[in-house]
Amino acid sequence: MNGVMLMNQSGAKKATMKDIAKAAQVSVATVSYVLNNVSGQTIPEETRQRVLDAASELNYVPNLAARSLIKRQSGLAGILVIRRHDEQWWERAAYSPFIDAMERELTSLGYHVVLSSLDAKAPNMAIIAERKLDAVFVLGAVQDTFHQISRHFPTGVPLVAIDSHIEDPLFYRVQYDYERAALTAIERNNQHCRFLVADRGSIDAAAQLTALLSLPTSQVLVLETEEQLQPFLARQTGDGLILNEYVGLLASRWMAPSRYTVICTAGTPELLRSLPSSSSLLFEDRKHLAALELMQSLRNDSYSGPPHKSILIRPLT
Amino acid sequence: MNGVMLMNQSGAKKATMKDIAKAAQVSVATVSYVLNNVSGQTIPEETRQRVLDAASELNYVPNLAARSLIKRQSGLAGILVIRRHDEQWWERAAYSPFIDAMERELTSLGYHVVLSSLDAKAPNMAIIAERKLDAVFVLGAVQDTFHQISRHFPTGVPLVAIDSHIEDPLFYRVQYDYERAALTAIERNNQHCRFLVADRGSIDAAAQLTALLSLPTSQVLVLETEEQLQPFLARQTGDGLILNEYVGLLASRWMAPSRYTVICTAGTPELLRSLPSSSSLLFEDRKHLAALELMQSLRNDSYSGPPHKSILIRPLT
DNA sequence: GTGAAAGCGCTAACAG
DNA sequence: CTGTTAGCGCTTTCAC
Repeated sequence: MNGVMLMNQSGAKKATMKDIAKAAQVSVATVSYVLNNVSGQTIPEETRQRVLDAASELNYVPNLAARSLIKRQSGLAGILVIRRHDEQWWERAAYSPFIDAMERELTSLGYHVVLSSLDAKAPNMAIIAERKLDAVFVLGAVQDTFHQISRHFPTGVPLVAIDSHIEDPLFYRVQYDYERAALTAIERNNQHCRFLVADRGSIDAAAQLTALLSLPTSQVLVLETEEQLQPFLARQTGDGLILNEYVGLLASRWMAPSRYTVICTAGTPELLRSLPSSSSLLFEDRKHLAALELMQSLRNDSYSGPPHKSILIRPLT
Repeated sequence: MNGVMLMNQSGAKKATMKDIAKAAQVSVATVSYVLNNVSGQTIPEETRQRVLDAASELNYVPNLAARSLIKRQSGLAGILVIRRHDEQWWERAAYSPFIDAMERELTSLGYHVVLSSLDAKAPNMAIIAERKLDAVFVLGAVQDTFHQISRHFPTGVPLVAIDSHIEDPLFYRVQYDYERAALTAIERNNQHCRFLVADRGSIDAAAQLTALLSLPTSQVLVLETEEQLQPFLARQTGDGLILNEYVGLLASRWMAPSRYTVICTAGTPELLRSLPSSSSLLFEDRKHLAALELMQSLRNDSYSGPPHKSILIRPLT
């Protein structure tokens, strides 16, 4: 009793189906049938119990790598975050709530979630193929990085791009409806919009809104560093719009919150409660759900494609 | 030419080593040798090139599931986040920067990262065994949830608990040094501490500091809902300490920021720049690095265990 | 130098 | 109803 293998506190080392089969006096096939509740196979309750008992006795846990080798599904969903070298804290913070929500949703759907940061300069999408991801969500991709994808990723993998700057109709996208948001904000407050601040994550929005509101480019700031904020705000005379609540918060240092409306793109609108006189505009909280929908219709109608290639999240009114 | 398999835009369907072997006129063994640069095997440059060419021609990507089946390593690291049903936004937000940093670190080390939210009520740690995780980082575990772990998780898996409320010396931990932080804050501002607000993620800290500062429990608030904040702060007369910068921000609505010091436990101290007169205390930004260190020494000295079971992150002075 | 062959742990026909 | 068998794609002895 000392030559035996060292056991851990849970008792056994690492049981496989073979071990269970042995213990329950059946074949591995039977074990598989029982453990997976295979329909079409009719197992007598007696045997079933024997197998089940053996399994829990041995503390059996299936090896998902082996499983996914044979089924052609890994059970893994990927969240790939494209990150630039000089990512700022408010940009990082803006992704987190979505990642969080997405992970939660996927986990509750039974997927295991792989999270991976990809260098915007050289996004290595190999993980999709290596891990045989069943579904992929890409955050913050830009046209450029997407060329890589379209060249290399295996087709048939449902891929949804979120908050991504791409035109390519090949990709399915989920994004905020910035135009509607801006119009809603302006109309609601009955004020003009004389300037616009956006983080780089919403650079497309900045372009759209600049056009929509016919703003001179000097009144538009795509924030790269925190220092740019004060001088820009200082020379504004009118009211304006700020995208990203973290940026909105920073701005409060240099300008009265009553002078701008924050369009909440960072998933943390609660933040603004600390600015009493501020006004903010929220979007429907369903970016993750929309992405999921898109993914699921992509799985089902992979031949025809889902009804619409792009989902716009609407602002709350 | 129409009976052939449908190909995707990248050319091929899904090449395996066998395909490469065929194309390069060698055996799969040779392919494996070449592709993995196996030392000890001497392959003539000519063959090597042939294999390499075939591989890139066929757009080969290894199947990591198959690989991990045979090697006993998955190449996966897990970040498991214990979440309570009534998690609040400031609690959620406090985890994100760490998850982010950890993921980045692990990714750059070559791991693929699995992120999983676990219900605090019934944390299902099966994923560790199912996916054969090479390393595991658990966030926000409580003693209770940890009993589950110690009973079921396979030994030999380096597991590090971060921001977790556990006594069990069995587990390796990384945490902030709250006592030192409080003392530093108080000494630095040369002020007394008459009250304390903490989020539930720092409930241990609250206990420690209550004792350390001999605060009456009526002067200590472990924040559960946002509404508790105003009444609590309203009845404070002295200065105090607030843990979690998001909470600190919320507090500014009800109390002058100059009256409290925020101990930044949420990884986003920049937030407080929007509160001009506030004072804050940061920790060394190495929680993730410490966790990594611990994990690595756990891998190496799995027999003896690492030098210390618990790492305390010190405040910056 | 290279390849045949034996699996890793699991599933899915197909026999019995 | 249950067991045998043939792999999934890859690594790795061990012969040739």
